[in-house]
Amino acid sequence: MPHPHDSAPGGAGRPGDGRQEPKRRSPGRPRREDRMPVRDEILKTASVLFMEQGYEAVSLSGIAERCGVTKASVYYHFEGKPALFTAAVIRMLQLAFAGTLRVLDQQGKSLRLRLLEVAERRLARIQHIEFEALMREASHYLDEEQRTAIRDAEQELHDLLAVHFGQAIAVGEIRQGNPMLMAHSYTALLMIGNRQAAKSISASPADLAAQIMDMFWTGVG
Amino acid sequence: MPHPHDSAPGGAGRPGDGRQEPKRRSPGRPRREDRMPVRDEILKTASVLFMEQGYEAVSLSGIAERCGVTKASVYYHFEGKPALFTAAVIRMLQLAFAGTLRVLDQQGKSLRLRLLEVAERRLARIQHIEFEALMREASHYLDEEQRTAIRDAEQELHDLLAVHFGQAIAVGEIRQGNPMLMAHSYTALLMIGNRQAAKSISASPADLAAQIMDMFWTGVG
Amino acid sequence: MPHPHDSAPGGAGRPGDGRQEPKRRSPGRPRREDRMPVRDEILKTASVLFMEQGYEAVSLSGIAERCGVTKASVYYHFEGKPALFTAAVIRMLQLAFAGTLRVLDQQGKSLRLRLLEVAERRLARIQHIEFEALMREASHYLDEEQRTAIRDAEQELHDLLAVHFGQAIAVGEIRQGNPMLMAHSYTALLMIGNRQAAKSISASPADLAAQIMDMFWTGVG
Amino acid sequence: MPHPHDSAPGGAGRPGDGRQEPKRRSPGRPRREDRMPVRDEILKTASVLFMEQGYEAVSLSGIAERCGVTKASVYYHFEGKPALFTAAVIRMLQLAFAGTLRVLDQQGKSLRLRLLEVAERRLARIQHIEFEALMREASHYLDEEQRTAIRDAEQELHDLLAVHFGQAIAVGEIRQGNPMLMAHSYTALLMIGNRQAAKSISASPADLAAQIMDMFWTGVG
DNA sequence: CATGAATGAGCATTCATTCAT
DNA sequence: TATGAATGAATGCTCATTCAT
Repeated sequence: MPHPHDSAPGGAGRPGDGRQEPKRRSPGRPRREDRMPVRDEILKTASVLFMEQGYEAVSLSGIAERCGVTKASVYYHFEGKPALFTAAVIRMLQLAFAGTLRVLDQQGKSLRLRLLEVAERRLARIQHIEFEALMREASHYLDEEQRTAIRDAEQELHDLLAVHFGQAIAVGEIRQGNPMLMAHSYTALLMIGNRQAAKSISASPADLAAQIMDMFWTGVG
Repeated sequence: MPHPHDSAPGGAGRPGDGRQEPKRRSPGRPRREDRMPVRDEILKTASVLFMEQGYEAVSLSGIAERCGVTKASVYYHFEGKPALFTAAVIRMLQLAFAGTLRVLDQQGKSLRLRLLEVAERRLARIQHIEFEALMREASHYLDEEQRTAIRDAEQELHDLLAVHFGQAIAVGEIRQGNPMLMAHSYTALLMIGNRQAAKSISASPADLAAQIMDMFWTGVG
Repeated sequence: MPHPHDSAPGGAGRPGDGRQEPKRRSPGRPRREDRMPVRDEILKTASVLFMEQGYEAVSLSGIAERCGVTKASVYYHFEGKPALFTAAVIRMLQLAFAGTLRVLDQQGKSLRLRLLEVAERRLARIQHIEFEALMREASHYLDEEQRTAIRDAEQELHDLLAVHFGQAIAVGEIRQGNPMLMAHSYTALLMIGNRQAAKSISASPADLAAQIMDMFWTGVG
Repeated sequence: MPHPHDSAPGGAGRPGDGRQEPKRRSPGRPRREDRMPVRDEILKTASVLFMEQGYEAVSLSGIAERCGVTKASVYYHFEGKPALFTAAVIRMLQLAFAGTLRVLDQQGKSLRLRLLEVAERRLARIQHIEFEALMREASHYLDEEQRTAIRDAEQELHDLLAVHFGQAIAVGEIRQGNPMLMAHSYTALLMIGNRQAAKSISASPADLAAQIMDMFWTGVG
């Protein structure tokens, strides 16, 4: 039985590979409708649900139903719930990585402006569950390999930010300090956008992004 | 109705406990060993577990087992899982409120020093799951009353912080700005302490607290 | 411990003992409120609930709550659910017996008129669950003694009817036939009053009683 | 939704069955022994149990056990207890309808003889619980759709009888009267067969049927 | 590739019952 | 008398997982 389980996402953090909602249709015959390869649809649906509701609250039948396939199909494509979760979260992180990279790599823009743009994009889509909370809940069910695969993918995101903070320090654009702490401070502050109270603080996500960036840049002192 | 279901954790903060080794009991009321009020022990255990693992991942049998009682006993004291969750989370928030209040109300200390002390205390005990994530997961199961009860308890904590930020602004101790945003920024930054990566940033929680306060006070600019 | 459990209602069918909603208050001091002796209140409440909902569907806590006492109190007065059920059903049957007796014993009225009056009274109060269905559900939980106690009490009701049918046959008021079958036919026809469809057959209970008596008296032929 | 939940018992009346001795199975689809469609077996078993014991007294594990499957299998085939109950009762009513129809539609036989045959058939198999009692108990758990589905199926049975009574009135075979009341009177009288006391009234079911038909036809007057 | 049918383990909840006070 | 606090057993239901087809 040729089971295509990528039982562990192997070289996880290969970033910058382009998003996947292609709807690319073969010129010849679109027979199989245009449904994007089932595996990808499952992955995408799973990403959304896991981010929205956490690990336990999402059932495989729920995912299957939303994709119009059966639970057994999900099992054909993924080894089990932990494996699917792992793949889904990593997919999400890679997408976020790619998006962040694109913005941060823009030339001729100050770091502050670029960070503001990243903030605006993230706050625009409700990002739901805090990553650390998600991992704490799920980690019971994941094996070591899966845990590190996810951790690595997430680390890369913070590494990316840290690199840019490091460069900004080098050219004197920001003050001296630990670039990794800056990266975590930045993403921690963005979490405010998930809070219900955020709505009472500022009207639009864009406005909130501006205020948060202000806090991040100048502090309270 | 002579049932003690009341989801208000009454006089919380009972210190000096010591876990009991589980020992099967026969039905009927046991001969009142040393064991302190069971209800409180359940509440305390539930608080810890819910904070560590989220809503769904915690089972009532798990809680009961840890307390050395049966599931049915838990149901005697609490109306159900949602009610227990509500009581447990509120207990936690009230404890946090009381502790924070005690520190912030100290006279003759600068706001910055007092905030640092709060930060040190919070980072000392792993505080586990981010509040917003917890609520998002649980809110499906809670009724409106329960949701608002929790939200209110949490709001009080931020209100407390905001009041002190407001006062500090009034006396020129910190810059102008939205006190509530400051409060949320402060607690958001403290969440870094929950992250695994925090360990690679700084050796001790106290050190981390200092670094975070630095970020909070002066920003990166 | 002087436990007053009449674990089996002994001489069950002692009929004609007068109903019990006395509200009799001692002239001296009404201290204990006027609540009729708790045991009786439990019994009365249980009767109603068992008749309305059957055996399993009624919980002892439900009964206790309605009486404003605790479950444990119910256990003080009755040995357990089966015993309470037995007592409650027998009480009901005795009441029905007494009422039926009073009507049937009227002098100078034709049997038909007296039966009509019985029918009207029974159809007036929704009589709820069919007796045989109730017994079938409950009999799993009752011991032999309880079962026969109930059966006997019910038998007495049919005996009473049969006696009157026998007398009517003797004096030529009705045709020859098996009086006991007549009794069962009569009560079986009254069951139509419990059916939802009864409402579409006739407007008032009194009208239905008349139509049923007509069927009973003349048949369809 | 590829799940076969549909609470309509499709082509009922599958004859020739033979109970299977329970034998634990390993997960996955078993190798299609002789065993006839499981869904039907569940339905049949459920019908019997519900009729015998009522709604609450029957547990899904009980049903599963008798069918040699697990509770989870029952849930695969039926949405839940209410749905299974609905399907089972409707199945029963449809069977009864078909049987009754077959007898009543015979040509060249007097109504009385045909009704007698129906009575004999029904009294032959213990029919257990009175329908109205069953519904009263269960209706708490059923939704509106389920309730009306059952009510409709039952109504059809009485409609069938009423039609024949109507025709008999038209040709002067029986006296004038409300055909629907006649139908209900007829089925109410048949309920005597369920009573324990029935045994003391007549030796055989056939004899009882005859006596009841006599009552129904000529009344007591 | 895909699925229909099944399982076993676990969970929230309810209930009758018990007993020290 | 009455009750507060506890238990054990059962129930309805869900879910991840398996496997023959």
